[in-house]
Amino acid sequence: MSDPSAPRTRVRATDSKHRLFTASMELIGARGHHEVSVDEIARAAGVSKGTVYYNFGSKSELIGELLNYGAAILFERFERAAEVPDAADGLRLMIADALEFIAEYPSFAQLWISEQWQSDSDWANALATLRHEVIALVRSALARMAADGPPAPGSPEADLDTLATAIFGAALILGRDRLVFHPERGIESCVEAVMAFTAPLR
Amino acid sequence: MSDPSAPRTRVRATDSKHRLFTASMELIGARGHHEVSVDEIARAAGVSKGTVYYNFGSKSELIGELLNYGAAILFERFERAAEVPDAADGLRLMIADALEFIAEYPSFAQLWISEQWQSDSDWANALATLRHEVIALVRSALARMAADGPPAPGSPEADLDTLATAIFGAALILGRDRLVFHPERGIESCVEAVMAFTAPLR
DNA sequence: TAAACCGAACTGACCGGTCAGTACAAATAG
DNA sequence: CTATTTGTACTGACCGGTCAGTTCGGTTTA
Repeated sequence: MSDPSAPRTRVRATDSKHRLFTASMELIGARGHHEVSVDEIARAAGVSKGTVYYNFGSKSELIGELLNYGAAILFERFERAAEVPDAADGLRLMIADALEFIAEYPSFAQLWISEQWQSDSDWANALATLRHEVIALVRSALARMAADGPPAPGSPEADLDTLATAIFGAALILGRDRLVFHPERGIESCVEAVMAFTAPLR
Repeated sequence: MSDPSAPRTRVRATDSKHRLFTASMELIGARGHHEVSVDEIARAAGVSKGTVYYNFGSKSELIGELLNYGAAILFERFERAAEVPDAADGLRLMIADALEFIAEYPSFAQLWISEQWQSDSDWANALATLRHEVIALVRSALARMAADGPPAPGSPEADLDTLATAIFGAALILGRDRLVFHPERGIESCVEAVMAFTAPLR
């Protein structure tokens, strides 16, 4: 990390944190956090191990901040979708956003999938909140669609919460699955498949 | 599993293997395989550590066989569903079977979820096959439904493979999610929610 | 009798976390 | 203007613990 020809330009205050984020994303996304050591992350980030513990208190905290970082980005994107007047269009946009996000930050999705339902994960609380907020967003879109849609669906409709969870699960899995097993699959067809869930409401 | 060229010996001594399966299921389902040591599994099964290595070559192999064991049970149940004449009813039964199976073997589901999309997992091949077969089953049910259903769905229908994957993901996640976050949620309402995906085909 | 199992000690590698020390820029004092 | 101090970012050797897997003499069971 010593630059011999060091120009007088700013020594780049601290991008160590960002470099560590990027490196962690890459490694953890591909192999899972258990299979990646702190030494390895540090090496990949071009930083010493001590720097990891200087910037983050622990490996767990590093991953926790990675999670916050990703969640913030995701919700920022969802905000646009929430403003769309038509509920169905809004939901469609939200799903597309989610799929794009997953493609862009695969390790976030992987971490989410593997830790979300592990009851005593280090990040159980953070993930439970994340899950809750995403599902609430989907459910409110569904509620709006139901209000706009058929007057009273005679069929004993699955309750909206369950339906919202199903959509959440389908999008999450489909988003990750296409990256691993069907790279040729377009986001469009995935969005359509997930939207099929809303058919009873239209 | 057991050596085929050893028929003369009674295969069923004290079924340590079965006890180890059960114990592993329990522990790994709750905490993840990385967080559970072999010593712990042996202790929980009331068996010595040596027995683990006598019956299985390694921890990884133990889990691999656990996966086979679970997959065999799952497919055995699916077989009944495949015989139902009406495609929609068959699929509905299949989903219900899956949800029950997940409730009964939560660790199988957890392991599946966390390892399926981890590209270099020890069990990547086994899981990829499992995934493929389940999705193929769902797709064939969907194909039958599409054939029985509306003459020609004018809308640019999401292709059946993608739809089948969405259903697979929704059922897997919903099945696991209800155990962790909504124990009060009945299997029935989950089945209905997943079946909502098939609405465009009916 | 031979396969299955016990139990307990042991090995060796790996890994998270620590810590004394370095580098260096900005602030402060003389 | 020079000398000293302070604070921040970072280094990398090292430590303690954990855990998969091994070994082996003795014991049970079909």
